[in-house]
Amino acid sequence: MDKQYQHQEIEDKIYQLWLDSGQFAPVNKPKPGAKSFTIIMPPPNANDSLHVGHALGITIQDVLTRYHRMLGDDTLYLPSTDHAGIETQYVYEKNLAKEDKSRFDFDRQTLYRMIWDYVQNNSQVAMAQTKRLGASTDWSRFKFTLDKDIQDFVLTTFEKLYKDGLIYRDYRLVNYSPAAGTSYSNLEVVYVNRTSPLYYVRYPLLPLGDAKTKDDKKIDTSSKYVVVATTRPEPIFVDTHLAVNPKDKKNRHLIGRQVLNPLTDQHMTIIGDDFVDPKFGTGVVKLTPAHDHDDYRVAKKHNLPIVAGIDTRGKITENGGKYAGLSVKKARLAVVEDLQAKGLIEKINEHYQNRVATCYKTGQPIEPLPLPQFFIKVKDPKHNLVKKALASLNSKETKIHGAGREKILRHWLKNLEDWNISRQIVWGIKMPIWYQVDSFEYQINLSFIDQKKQQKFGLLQDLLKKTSLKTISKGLQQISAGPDVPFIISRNQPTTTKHKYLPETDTFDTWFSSSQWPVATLATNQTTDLKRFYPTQVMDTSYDILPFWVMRMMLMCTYLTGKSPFKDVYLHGLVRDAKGIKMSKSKGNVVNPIEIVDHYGADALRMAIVIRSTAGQDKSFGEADYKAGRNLANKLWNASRYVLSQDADSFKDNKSDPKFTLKLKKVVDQVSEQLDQLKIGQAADNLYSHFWHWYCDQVIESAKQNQVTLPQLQAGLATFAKLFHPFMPFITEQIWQELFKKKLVTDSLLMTSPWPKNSL
RNA sequence: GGUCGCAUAGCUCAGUUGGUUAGAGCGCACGAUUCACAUUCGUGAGGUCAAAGGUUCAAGUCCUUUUGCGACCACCA
Repeated sequence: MDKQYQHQEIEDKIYQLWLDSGQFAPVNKPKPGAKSFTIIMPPPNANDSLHVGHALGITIQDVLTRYHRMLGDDTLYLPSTDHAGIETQYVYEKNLAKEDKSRFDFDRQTLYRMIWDYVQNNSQVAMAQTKRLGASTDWSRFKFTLDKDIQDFVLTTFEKLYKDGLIYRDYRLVNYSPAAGTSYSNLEVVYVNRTSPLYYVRYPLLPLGDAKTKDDKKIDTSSKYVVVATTRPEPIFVDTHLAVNPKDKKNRHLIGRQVLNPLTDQHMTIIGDDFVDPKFGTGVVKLTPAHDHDDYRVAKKHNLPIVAGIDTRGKITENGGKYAGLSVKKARLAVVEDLQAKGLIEKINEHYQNRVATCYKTGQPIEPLPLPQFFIKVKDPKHNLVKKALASLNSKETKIHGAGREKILRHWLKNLEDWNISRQIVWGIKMPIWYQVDSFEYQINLSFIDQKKQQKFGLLQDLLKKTSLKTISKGLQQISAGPDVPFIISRNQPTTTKHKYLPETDTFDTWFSSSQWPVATLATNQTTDLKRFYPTQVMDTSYDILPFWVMRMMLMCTYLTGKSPFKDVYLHGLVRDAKGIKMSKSKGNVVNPIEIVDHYGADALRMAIVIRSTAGQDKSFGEADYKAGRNLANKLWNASRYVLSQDADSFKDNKSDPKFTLKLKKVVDQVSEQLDQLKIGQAADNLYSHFWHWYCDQVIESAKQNQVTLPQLQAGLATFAKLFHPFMPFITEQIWQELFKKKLVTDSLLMTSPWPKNSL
């Protein structure tokens, strides 16, 4: 054995030894009565290589997996990668932009194929990195979120939801870019500070009818106008209501009164809602439900009409009367001019600073538009998904570990709204929806790539005048069918000749497929896996995706199986650098875990990452911590080197230490208990101190003073090798192989040797 | 504005249902070492556990208030 531990020469060899043993996979015939222990790896995004955050998760998961494998549980650690819909497409489009191309240059199939190839490469990299970290994952059960069988599983779930009446189609305001001809997710919207004119518009106030309350009599009725400050006067013609805050002393008397629409002279009622900020502008707002997210919510709450004034091309709709067909920009000028002519503009603040939503790509304004989207009912009376998730928290069927996060989860669940699962991107699982085209050509907007590779878009009935449905279908990019267009659910093109169909181009929200992950990965593996490994034991993930992922897994998996998908949710913290600053590419403080592995060894990294870590709490570490990990590895190495070099002769005068066995057992009990309770950081810390400051500093030293026997020393080493193995698998396995060679232990592989709890 | 956290040694952080003298790593000071390991060993300095009040035989730990920091959600017409 070398004087210093050389991880470079050992890690790959040891990983291969484990792979060759085939023991990462759960044993074919588990012992009767063996409990199952399952961890499904949260799939890392397959659009980039792993960062230290992944290393933290993988270490925690692998520590628990290795511990339970040694306990003799029927253990499965299932690896995977995620297509990460919007994020991946975003990353990929950035790369396209470098070549002066965009997604609009390609039809769906071509674009999908290109992203697929890109992701496959990254997925391979992520898997190789996972191996370098020592993850004892069963590679034969690996799953990618866009594998054919996973896609089929997700579609089956959608069909089941539809049959159970939990799927519906409804309008939702989406971020639509008329310039690009598509809608965007919130991630793709860039808010830009701009100076735009703030118009103070006068709404003629109708005289009071008969005063009904005492208060009404006191009100000064001499004011002729209600003034509203707005940056967006152009859709005023579709406005039907104004709003004030009922707590606003200055304006609350206006609630229930009527004004004239300054453009159409229609009567508008003033309503009360506390979303209005009395201190802003005049304290009175106009409601444009079809084109503003707040107004939309308020309109829904008060059952107000939602009238579209702007269409997907960014033009004023027919509802706009004389303004119909004008672009938003031109309409604004025209509207302001008309209002000024009527004397209904009190003043204009030309220097108003506001935040404008723009398209990240074109820089053009985003228009919130109501478009039909698919939703999952989360509080259906018959299948109340939220209620079941809350029930499993109440009954402790699922426990949340991590600094008060259970309260946050409950808060999210209670306030959860129906889940919009439509995404207007290519990179994902395509929704199995087909729209009936015939008789509804006038309600279908779409864009496609024609035979000359040119992008065309517009209303289907217009497009059909020049292009065949077949050509449109072939080059289809994005479709938007009106709410009345009939649709059928089918995985393939409908074969019926009765109607003609075009497919929905939306894909499922990434989280819709990942919400089924624990069930989907097991159900699409070996036939008995779901029964054998579900519910899983531990779900480890970082706390920032608690609502997006963990909560939705609880909703969907419970819906699919009747059982909550995991017993314990371990929420690890975010990884920060040595100065406590959050890692990000822009700050340049991102650490590539593989560089640490190269330099200090995987064991050193794993130890540095988990020691003294706590669920739900962020952790920062740097060079000093890696060094400490490496030093520990070296300490283990040299203690082993010493013990292995001793022979019975030199120990023939040694007396047995009567307290040794008891103390060792105490360490085993403590570490076991801490691991059982998922106190991984404490277990590591505990192990570190006892090994270094008790076994090395005291036991080995007193052995030199003839106070400890050689068998005691050897038993201590073998036991610590076992205890350290979940944390530092490579070096401990290597030490074990030396012990095995000297016939000091009987198991040929430390990884599958029994945990010392029962063997002392 | 709403919700949830955090505050312990110079730095980064542990501290189990409240229970001896509050711990670790790094850093610091002094010393040692051909005998497993200088990626080592020994000795030591360093803490009114954010502040105030309360419960208790006993509080870093439980309760209340205050201060500072952070995260998430909502909002910016």
